[in-house]
Amino acid sequence: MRDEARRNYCDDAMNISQAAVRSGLPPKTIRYYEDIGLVDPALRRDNGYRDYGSRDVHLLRFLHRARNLGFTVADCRALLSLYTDRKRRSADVKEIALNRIADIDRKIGELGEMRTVLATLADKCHGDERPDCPILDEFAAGQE
Amino acid sequence: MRDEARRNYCDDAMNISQAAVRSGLPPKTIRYYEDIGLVDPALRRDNGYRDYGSRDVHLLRFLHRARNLGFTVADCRALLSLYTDRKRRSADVKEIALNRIADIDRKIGELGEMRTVLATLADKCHGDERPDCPILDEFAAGQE
DNA sequence: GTAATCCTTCCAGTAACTGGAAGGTCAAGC
DNA sequence: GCTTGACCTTCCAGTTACTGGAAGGATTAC
Repeated sequence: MRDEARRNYCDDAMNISQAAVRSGLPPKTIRYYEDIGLVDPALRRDNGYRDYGSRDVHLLRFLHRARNLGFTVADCRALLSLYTDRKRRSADVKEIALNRIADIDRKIGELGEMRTVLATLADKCHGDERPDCPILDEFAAGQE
Repeated sequence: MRDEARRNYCDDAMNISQAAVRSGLPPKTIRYYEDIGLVDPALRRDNGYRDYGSRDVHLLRFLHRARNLGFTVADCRALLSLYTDRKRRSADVKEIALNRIADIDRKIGELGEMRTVLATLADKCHGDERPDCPILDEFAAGQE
């Protein structure tokens, strides 16, 4: 029985770059997550290489997607603990998601306001060689 | 003629905490912006305190608004340099504004996608005491 | 055998602040 | 006049979430 078979006996064992490809996270980031304790330290082979199984990749992919959805690492920590907690309340997870949605709505609202201002100004600006510019005039004026 | 009157003779002179209140930026951030050369070094009173006038507050307020709306410090630098350049072409300013509008549209699009995913998941989640949770199920599933 | 490509650790740097220590200044109250 | 507390200054360190690079060992391909 080979060494890696002993460690991750039910499935494909792989080293960090394979886990990176499968999870979508760069190797550096995987090590970083281990460093900060976001994931448990990986098993090691005799040569010191980290050894990942599909369950590890599972979690890493989970993290990759959550981060892509704008959850902070702290959010991910909370989500993971709920994820691995067999007694978790789905209400707790929902609350985290709803908070994120509220954040997103606020940001979208702010961006929409800025867009309106900029679009209005850009529309009024003749955009030629002359220095007169309603955009900058607006920045200078209307302040308090 | 008083000292601060000599420096900011047309209007109210103020120290950094007043400028902070009026611009919305914390004093630390104002000093930081001075440090990195985003704004010119503030005038100093005889006691070494920074001395701000309403024109400075104008600029700081502008920075506050722009940063809040997702413009990077580098963006702000470009906008400010056009703002203070008497020979600028209004076309240059307009181009920056149009680029920012495109950025904003992209960001709004991304946030909208995130929101859709999260809202769908949160909606499906019953959010009660039971551990079943479509949000976590979704994170866990669809792998590979 | 050796070159390329992994892997490891550690140290530094990024953006854009933010907090804290150490010390000088100022305005108010007694 | 003196103290107290709230300012102000500078500088150094820490934050978030990585990312890059150097130094050195292991594996693989030819």
